[in-house]
Amino acid sequence: MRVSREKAAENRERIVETASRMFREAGFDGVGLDAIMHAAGLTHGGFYRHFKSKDDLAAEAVAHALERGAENQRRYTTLGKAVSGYLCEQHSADRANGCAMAALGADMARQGQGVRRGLTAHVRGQLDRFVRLLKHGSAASRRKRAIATLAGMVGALTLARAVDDPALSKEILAVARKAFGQAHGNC
Amino acid sequence: MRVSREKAAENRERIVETASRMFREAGFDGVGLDAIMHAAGLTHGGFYRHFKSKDDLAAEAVAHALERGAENQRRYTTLGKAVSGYLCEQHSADRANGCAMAALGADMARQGQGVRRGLTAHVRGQLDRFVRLLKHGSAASRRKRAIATLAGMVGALTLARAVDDPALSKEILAVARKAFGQAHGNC
DNA sequence: TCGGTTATATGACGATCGTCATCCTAGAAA
DNA sequence: TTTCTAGGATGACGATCGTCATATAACCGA
Repeated sequence: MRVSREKAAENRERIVETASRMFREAGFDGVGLDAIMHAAGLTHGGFYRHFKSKDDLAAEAVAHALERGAENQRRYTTLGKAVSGYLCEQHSADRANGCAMAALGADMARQGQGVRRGLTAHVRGQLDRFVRLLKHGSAASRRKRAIATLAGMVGALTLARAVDDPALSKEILAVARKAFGQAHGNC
Repeated sequence: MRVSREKAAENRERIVETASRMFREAGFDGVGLDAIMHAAGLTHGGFYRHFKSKDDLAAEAVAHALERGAENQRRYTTLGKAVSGYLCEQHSADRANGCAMAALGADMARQGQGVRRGLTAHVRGQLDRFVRLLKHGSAASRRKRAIATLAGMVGALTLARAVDDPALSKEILAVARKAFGQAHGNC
């Protein structure tokens, strides 16, 4: 049955948002289109009226997740707060609503052009933002520290989530919070 | 047709090694058992004489890959060399034969107990090794730097692989090489 | 109001997935 | 040598995958 134009746009948006969460939770290959559509309150049939393919949806879902992550980051006024907010245990526990780089990291490199382009733009944006938040040093020095900080954040969150022992996971988060939020922010 | 006991053990080992490469290349869900068995020169039927399930093979394959990575790391006599060897472009380009943490990072957190236990033990071993390679500072300080270094390495390699632009990828590797191989090693 | 358009539902397709039953065969044990 | 056993090949199972054809129904423009 057909729905109104705005309802259709709303449905499409809900599909993207649902897919964005489910991809982060289960990986690109870990969830099927019917599960996504069903979770969005629809059946699988109407999918191809909205998207060209699963890859197409993946690209939109990743872009959506990354944009949400960027919005979240913009709330922080210092690099230290940004790092602390990123490397908290709540973020580590909630993979589905957190950073897509940490949730899908290695999977991204295997995805199509659409997904990877979106990620690349987001990385550039995050680096630029970190450079702006850094106070001291030359532009080149600040960019280097921005790259090291971003790499440390993604790596620490990935390791903290992958590790089986909660104590080690917490230790990684706490140490990285200090190392990348303070040391790099000041020196 | 049946084969000798040693031939069977050799076949089993080849399955693990092949799976270890293919999992790193395509992800746990990106490759099927028949493709693995075929790549190992066998048919898919004999699989369950060797392994209880795909998860079981995944745990062995990850353990094998991590052990290979640890062997590789042991060749380096300083932390700086270890970091440089890890964050080189050759390693970044050869996902199938490289570090399993960077190749399967986010996927690990979604896997069963067998996979995650092996990873946790490997992380512990790598941290201990880094602590040993660090010369200055207290034991607590060295452990903190070891954690930050490992996180930076994994994050940088993950980002360098995921990013679509070769120039940005190279920049991430080069900057992280210096940041985590020199600054942390000395201060 | 009426006809064209379009979002969704239903259902099916070929392919592939993990798993298993069965048979064959040859090594290992007697 | 004979018997037992186990590794591998063959083939099939139910489920699920991405994709698409078709039908339905209601919004939208005329």
